[in-house]
Amino acid sequence: MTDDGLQKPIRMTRQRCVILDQLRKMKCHPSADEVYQRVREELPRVSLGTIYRNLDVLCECGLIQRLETAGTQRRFDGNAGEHYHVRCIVCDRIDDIELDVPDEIEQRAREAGDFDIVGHRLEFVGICPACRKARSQNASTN
Amino acid sequence: MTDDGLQKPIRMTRQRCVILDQLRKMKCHPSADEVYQRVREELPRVSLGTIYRNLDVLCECGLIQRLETAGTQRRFDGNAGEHYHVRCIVCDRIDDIELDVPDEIEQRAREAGDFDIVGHRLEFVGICPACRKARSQNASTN
DNA sequence: CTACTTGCAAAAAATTTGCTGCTAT
DNA sequence: ATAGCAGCAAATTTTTTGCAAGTAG
Repeated sequence: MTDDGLQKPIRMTRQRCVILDQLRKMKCHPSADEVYQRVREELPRVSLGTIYRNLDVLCECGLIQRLETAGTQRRFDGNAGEHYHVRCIVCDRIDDIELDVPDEIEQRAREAGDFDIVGHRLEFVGICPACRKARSQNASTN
Repeated sequence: MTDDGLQKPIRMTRQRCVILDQLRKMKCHPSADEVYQRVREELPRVSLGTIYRNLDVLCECGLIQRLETAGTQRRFDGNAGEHYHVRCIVCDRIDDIELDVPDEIEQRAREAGDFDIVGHRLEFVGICPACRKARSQNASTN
């Protein structure tokens, strides 16, 4: 039998604590390397390998989330709760967004395909306030 | 002014044709390397660099799409039209799914945040028929 | 013609891994 | 005590790039 849902306890090492802490503190959605830079300030001797390994572990036990990103780098999210994201198409900044989507949508997906649907991921794309401003200034100078 | 929406014409080279063709033929959502393998059957001398460059070009002019994937590899979609995806959490296969989502959802995102929302991306996660079967066989032997 | 594209090979970027000594439980 | 973890460094994997020669329009 597979052990879906049962997460085996993980050892809370200093490194894991700091990684988790930093990730939760960062409101952005950092790459492994950005996490590394932060953690290094507290633990100068951590290795990038440790960061990667632990980000994986933390994802697996559900304490953090891996983001789906189009770029070549993975990004992580310290907020493990269910929520959605908005991505700025100009600067690639990603914000959280609070929104309720009826579960009915998964029901419809069930009917539309032949998968056993267990969840969904929704991301909005748009232009963030900063880029909007830059853009309108740009337009007026044209 | 930015030239959003205006796509400059691209040269239709043999390579681009074949890449586009193969991508459209493949119903799965292949990585650059998988595209490379396919294209190689027709054009044994193409280079992987060419594949990457052209997948980028084709994305930019809107003929194909880049998928958002959590893995370490990018994936591409020969279907440039608006549609959604279902991803199998077991084997990572990605299928298209036909589903209408009311535009109202973007309106709600507009209200919930401060971005200018221009679109959204919705992905379902679930278990594909093949993996479901494998899994139930597995369960019965336990 | 000539600006854009290709193949090739080398570089860069991102992630993973083997190993030996350390540490949380 | 000991299974699991860290640090380090080297290897892999994935993507990008410089350049000289080829080609579509």
